[in-house]
Amino acid sequence: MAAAKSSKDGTEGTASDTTAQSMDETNKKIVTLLQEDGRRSYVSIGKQIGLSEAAVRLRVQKMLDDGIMQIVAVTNPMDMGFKRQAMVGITVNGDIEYVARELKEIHQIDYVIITAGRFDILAEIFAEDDESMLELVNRHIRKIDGIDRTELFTYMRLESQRYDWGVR
Amino acid sequence: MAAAKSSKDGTEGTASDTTAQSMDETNKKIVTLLQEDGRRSYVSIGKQIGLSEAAVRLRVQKMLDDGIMQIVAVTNPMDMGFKRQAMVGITVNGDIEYVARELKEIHQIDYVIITAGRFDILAEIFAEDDESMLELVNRHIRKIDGIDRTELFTYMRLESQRYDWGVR
DNA sequence: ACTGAAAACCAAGATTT
DNA sequence: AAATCTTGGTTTTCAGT
Repeated sequence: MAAAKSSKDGTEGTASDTTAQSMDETNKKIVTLLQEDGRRSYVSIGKQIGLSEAAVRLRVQKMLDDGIMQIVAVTNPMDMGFKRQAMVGITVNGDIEYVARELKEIHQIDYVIITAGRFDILAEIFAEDDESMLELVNRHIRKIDGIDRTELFTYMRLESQRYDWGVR
Repeated sequence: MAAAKSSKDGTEGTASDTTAQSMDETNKKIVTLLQEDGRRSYVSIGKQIGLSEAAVRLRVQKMLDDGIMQIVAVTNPMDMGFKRQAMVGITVNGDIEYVARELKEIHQIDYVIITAGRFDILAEIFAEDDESMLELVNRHIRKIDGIDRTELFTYMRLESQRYDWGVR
């Protein structure tokens, strides 16, 4: 999941945080265009939305600095040699935030969310093969203090992944 | 989830697909650098890995064309005005692939995976507010033919989202 | 808005496999 | 022979004033 996050390495505010003020209509348009092509030139963006190159550049720079937007390369983990992926549903009997922080430190976890519902936490994990996935779950994740139960949802097929929500 | 996918709009192969041949060590290095900064210049990448600017540019272009990599802007949905996000666990009594295809068409769903485990499908959804999320789940998702049950995991906090797996 | 500097682009030609 | 890389020259974009 997680097509969607901004801050480089975690610790997002709660759902009730104030939404970023700087997200006016112009910035949304810019983001939209960069969602299609992250390397699109400032000139061409400016032309499209009727703004000077410099104005676009400053806005983009500010959004990057503020951590509101990132421009990154994304690939299919499969293509990068990670043959297994899964979602782990976790129930906690101790401190949820502590567990979440610990999970965040594990390299093979790219996505951690605290949820309401049957699970306290959902985490997306990936591994080279079954063996390494088992080790990850059994030796690392389940060793974290305060974890009650884990439930694994192995990915069989990633059917769709979209970065352009709000666009289409 | 889903920090990770390549093809622009879905339909990925199964987990057993052959992994992309063109992903040699050089390309991996390039991807790694672009995962940190998607607008990094070809010159600087080339310098880093000992290749000419043109060579890097051609490789990047090829990876983009082949759909192995995308360079995109990513933002926190919260900043874009979507105050609610959730994972939906879905069990199907009919054709799983059909349901997955239908889900893929819904704009407010950015991520659909077919899984093994208690749920047949996991989908990440987002909405402006509670009302629109309720409508999405109740009027759209649950109306799809073949869906048995749905279970909602509302996001309380996105703890971490990483795009640089394989790096650190 | 202007300008020098940097980056991207393109077309051959060279090199590798 | 096909694919990949380099080089040199040109155009476009960038970044700072």
